[in-house]
This record gives sequence, structure tokens and C-alpha cells, in this order.
Amino acid sequence: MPIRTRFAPSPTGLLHIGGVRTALFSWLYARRHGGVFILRIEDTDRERSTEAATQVILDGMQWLGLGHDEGPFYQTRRMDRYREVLAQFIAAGHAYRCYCTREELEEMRNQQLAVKAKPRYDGTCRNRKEPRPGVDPVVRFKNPIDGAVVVADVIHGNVVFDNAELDDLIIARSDGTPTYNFCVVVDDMDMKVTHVIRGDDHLNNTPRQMNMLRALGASMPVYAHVPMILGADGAKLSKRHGAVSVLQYRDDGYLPEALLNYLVRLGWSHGDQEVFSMEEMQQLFDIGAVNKAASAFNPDKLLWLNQQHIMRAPPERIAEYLKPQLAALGVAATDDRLLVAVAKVMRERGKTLREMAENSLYFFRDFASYDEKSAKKNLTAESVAPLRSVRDKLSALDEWTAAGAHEAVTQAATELGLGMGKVAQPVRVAVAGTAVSPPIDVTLETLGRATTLRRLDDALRYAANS
RNA sequence: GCUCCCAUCGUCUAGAGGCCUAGGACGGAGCCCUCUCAAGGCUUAAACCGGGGUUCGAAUCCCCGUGGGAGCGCCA
Repeated sequence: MPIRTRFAPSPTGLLHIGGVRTALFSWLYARRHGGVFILRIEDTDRERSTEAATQVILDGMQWLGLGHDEGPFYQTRRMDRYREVLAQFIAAGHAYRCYCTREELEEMRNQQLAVKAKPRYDGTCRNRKEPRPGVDPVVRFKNPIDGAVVVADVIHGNVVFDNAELDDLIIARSDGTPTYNFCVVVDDMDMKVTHVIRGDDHLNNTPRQMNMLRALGASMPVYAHVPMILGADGAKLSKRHGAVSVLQYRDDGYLPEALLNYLVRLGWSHGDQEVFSMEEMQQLFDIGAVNKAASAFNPDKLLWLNQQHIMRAPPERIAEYLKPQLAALGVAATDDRLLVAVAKVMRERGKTLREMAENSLYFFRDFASYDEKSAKKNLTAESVAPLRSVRDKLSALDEWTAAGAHEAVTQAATELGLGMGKVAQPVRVAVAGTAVSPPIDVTLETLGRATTLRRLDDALRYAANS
């Protein structure tokens, strides 16, 4: 039987890295075993579900490259099916209508809490024959009273729940709409999901779902409850940490494979390997080897991994990602050759694509002014001679290459009896506007002859007047 | 309160009874390379939550504490 996994987010909040990781695990598991990955949007909460959140899920999954084989399915479009199973349940005696009012339920809960008991429904309507006038009933699942349910979880091992701890949960509201735990069961059965991989906050729901599955005569899926992701401070993930939309990472200049690599290493490892390509993840990931404990989100490591992936990616691809980053900074970069050249020289000089773009601006347009500190130190009366010497040698170059530029700078230094720093730094500030850039020879090569000479002339005038 | 889950450096993890003087990675510190910034290389500080057992031997198995988390909704 083919492996079938699913990612089933609810669009009541923005998709964040916690959700992305469970999606990744499900996707990886399906890919590893040649299975099917299903995307299902659990939007039965009409009040809180939003169109925007749904869009973030769709866009986010696409950006990350976590493509689904089936779906997306929307639970709101499957209402007829849920009602059908509901009727079937009631007819078979697996579920019953409950006429207890919210007020009565509230009272029951308070009394139980008062004697320090676990709040649960007492089953009053289990054997009720007649409807209660004036009350729209909910539907409850008739959970077994005795015995136990064993959740065979591939991450946690066997987890045992006594049925006595479980009460008759509501599976349809008084307006007739089905609730989450019921929809999940029907969907997982209908979609023939073989492996349910989800956050371990669902572990407590699992025995109820298994009881319903059993009542339906469906086969049990394999469960894998993955631990949650905590914020960097060890507290529950919130907006302050990484609980922002996953698309924020795209906008901030992260590579999708870097984010995924970071996430896959949270709770899982393969020897001492830290950097994984998407192919390696698909080959090596093993859901059964995932840790049981929650792990904290570490932004520094994500940054490091991002740079590792940036350095490994083809410059052409980095160039593509650089375009929107530059555009966001007001630079319309159209020269693909230049873009690729910049990607090549800048890729080990930025932890994010955004940072790389910010530090590459002088390649694409003239800077408005020199960095004050850099100019004060390097564009002085003393630097006129080296600047002039380099300028003259460069302009005499037949071919504009890094090697030629290197010659020009070293020769100027030798002739003037100066150290490399005394020559390269003024040139660097002259052409880049700051004291930081890639090696001076490749910087000049990338900038091109015309731009380099023009900026050197500007700098010469500036230095002479300082 | 009840039920369930979890517990190795600051963080992510390796470790499935002797290979552990507890390994790797991020971050930190120092050094090297060097025209700046990086990248890279080397060195270094840093952990088995506590207590009982089991065993010739426990980070690893069991129990009890402690601490953290989740669930107990006509939310998902």
C-alpha cells in the first residue's frame, strides 16, 4: 500500500515555522517512500478562518517547494460528506443527540472543577429517548466506557489512554456543522492517509480519533507526533520569536532550502552533518529518528545555514533572488551578467540575500556620498599619489581583468614604496564608497572600466580638496 | 486539579550498558590567513536536572522527586 501523508493547517493564523516543520516532515516522509503528499485546509472555523491566511499557506508551500500531490482540499467544501457520516453514526448508535444547554454544561464543569476533578461530559443524554423542546441539540460521539486505547506512535512509542478518561465529545454543533476532531477522522479515512504526522499538541486527541476510526471500521493510520518548536528564549513560540508568516523569511532574504535545512535539524540529525541539500534530506530523513523533546529556535544558526546554502547555490540562482531584494532597495537591476558577477563575489559576504543586496548597491548605481569615516581615513592628500598611479595603470590596460587590476595595484604599491593597504584601501573607498568590499581586483573587474575610472577621478578631486 | 508528553554544553544535537577523559555544529574567546570585509583553518571555555535502585559496570534500563510542555471548548 502506498504511503500517504498530509499537511492539514487551519487558516486561523499565519503559517509559521512550526507548521512548516510538520509540513516538511510529512512531505519528506512521502517523498522518501515514493508516497503521496496531501494538502488539506482545515477551515471549519468560519469565524476565525481568513482568506489571507489561506493564501499564506499556499504561497508559503510553493515558495518552499513543498509541492502537494493531491489537494488542496477544503473542509468547508466537504460538509455534505460529514453530514452523511454523522447520520450514519447516529443510525448505528455510535453517536447521539445531546440536549444539554450551554448553561448546564457550564454548571457541570464548575462543579467538577470545584472538587478538583477533570471537567468532562457526564453522558446525561446517552440514553435520552425524546427531544427536548426549544433546544437545538449537538451530536456527541459515544466513546467506549471501559478499556484502553494504545496509540502506537513512531516517535513516542506506545502511549496508553484509559477510555474512562475520555468523555463523549461533540462532533456536530447545534447548528449542524461538524467539529474538528470529527472532520479529521472522516478526511483521514476518505483520503486514505496512512501516516498522520502532526504536532504533539494533538497527542491527547488521538485516542478519541482512534475510537471514531474504529467505529467507522477504518484502518488505523500510523501516528507520529512531532515535538513543538519553542522561541529562542525557550518559551512558547509567539509573534516575538518566529511565529511570523513564513513568507517573512522569504522577504528577509532566506533561501527556502536553508530554512528547511534548519527546520529538519530541529529534532533530527544524521551523524555530524549540518548542511543538507533538498536531495539529501529526501534520501536521509527518517521520521522514526525524530527526537521527543521540544527544541528552541536559534536565529543565529539559521543565519549561518542560510549563508552556507547561499555559498553552495549556483550564482545564477542567487542573482535571481537578488533582483527583488535590490528592487526593494530602489534599484532596478537589469544586467544579468552583472547580477551573476556580483552574486559570485558577494555570496560569502552576506548571511541573507537582503544583506547581500544592501552591500552590493555600489555595483549597480553610483553612491551619493562616501562613508564619512572611510573617506576621512583613506581619501586624503596622502592618497592622491596612489590613486593617481593606479588610475594611470588601469587606463593603460588592454584587457579589463582581475589579474590586470591586481597588477596595477601591486605595481603602484611597489613603485611608491607603500604597503598594499595604503593603495588598495583608497581605491576601495573611491570605487565602493566604503572601506568594505570584495578583494580590490575582483571589485574593479566587476565594476568595469568606465565606472572604475570615473569614480577614481571623482575620488582624486575629493582627496585633493581634503 | 486530572490525564498525557518531555528532560545531554547558552542553543541544535551524537550517544540505543562498557568504544565517554561525553563527540559534532551554531554562538563566545584566542590564533592563523590577509588590501578591507568575509569565507576558510587551528585552538579553547562550556552539558549528562536531583535522588534512589538494577548491574561487575549507567548519560544510556527501572522507580520517585523536581522542572517544563500539552490537553481537559458547540477552537483547530
